[in-house]
Amino acid sequence: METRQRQADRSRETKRKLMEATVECLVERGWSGTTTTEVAERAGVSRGAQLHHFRTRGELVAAAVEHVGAESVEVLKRRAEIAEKSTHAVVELIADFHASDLFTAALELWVAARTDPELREQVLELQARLGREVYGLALELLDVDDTRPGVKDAVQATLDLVRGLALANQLADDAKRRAHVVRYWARMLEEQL
Amino acid sequence: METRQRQADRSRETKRKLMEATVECLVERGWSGTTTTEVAERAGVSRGAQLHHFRTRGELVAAAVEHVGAESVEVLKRRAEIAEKSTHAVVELIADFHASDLFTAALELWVAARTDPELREQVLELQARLGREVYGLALELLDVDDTRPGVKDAVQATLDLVRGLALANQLADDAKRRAHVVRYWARMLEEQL
DNA sequence: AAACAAACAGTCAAGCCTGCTTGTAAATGG
DNA sequence: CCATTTACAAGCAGGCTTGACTGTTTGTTT
Repeated sequence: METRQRQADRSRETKRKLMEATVECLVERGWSGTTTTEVAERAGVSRGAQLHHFRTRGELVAAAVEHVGAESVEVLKRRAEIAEKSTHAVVELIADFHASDLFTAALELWVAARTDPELREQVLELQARLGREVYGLALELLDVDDTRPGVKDAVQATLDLVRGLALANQLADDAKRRAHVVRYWARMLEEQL
Repeated sequence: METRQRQADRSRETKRKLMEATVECLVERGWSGTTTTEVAERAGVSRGAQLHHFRTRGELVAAAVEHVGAESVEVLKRRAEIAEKSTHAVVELIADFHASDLFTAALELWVAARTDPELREQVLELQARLGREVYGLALELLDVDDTRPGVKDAVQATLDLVRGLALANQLADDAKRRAHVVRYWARMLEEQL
């Protein structure tokens, strides 16, 4: 019984290492720098082992996409639990989340998916799922009801805004300006809700 | 005199074709799909001619970056001239501009530049220049003065928002939702300014 | 313990991308 | 009118990436 588990665990662990290496690679080297060889090396796994678990590059990336999604939601929820519940704190939380490495990896996938049919399907699905989840979480954190007129627009605009801020933060460190805009937006939002 | 011009013209035309093919390729195939071979073929130019004008891939892309920048500003200004001057119309104009192919090409460069040191320098410079230009144009179009408190934040937030909207529009057609958010924000902005 | 399956290591061939080199025609300048 | 320069064509070499293939170890089942 135990031995049976041991192999399954080892297998899962290798897969996890490969997926995390993929994400790490996406962040550090970008989409085109994320080669199977590079990922295998980073994961400390042989090409053979990699190919055993993920037959093609596409499969590996698909798994990594899922991994990013699952991790994203989990991280955000965890942070939300310990966060202050003021409008400003919540907007800041969501904005900071979008400035993390996880968003960077997601952005790489997002952009790559635009011109990669196979990836596109997966990322579209992930986007929809993740989008809903984040939207719901935002509603919950802001403690508002989106059946009230205007609330839906306000929350959606907020999410679009933080995505735009995150984009501007990719090339240069934009934390200061971001904090400023977030403060402005939070005041704005508070009046609305 | 005429003959002297002929060669220079031909040269410039070939360069232009190569740069436009690069942008077109960025939009259709993305950064990693934008290979020198592909660009040369699209431009209807031999590899030799391409290499004659742009010794390296980096040089070609650098030129394309400039091309994107110049074209972006020009296009936006041209559209602005014939546009209505209401807050909603202006926000819509800027949002639509960010949903164009030009933005898609810029986004490809932007994301690629994050992990490409050489490209990074160029795109950072372009970003700063283009950012200022668009900001100035937004001020002008909205007919506001950014020395007045709050105006700067409002305009910056607007630009961040449209960038976020543009991002969401990359994978799936988001025009309907975008229009909705734009309308919402335009109302909001009008009160602010 | 023996047969079978899964995990893993290492190497190989095919394909693609980039930049270089050789070759040709046209244009410019003296 | 000729020498030189410029614009362009075409093919080639080296390097990298991907997926496949072969062999070995570890685990599972009976």
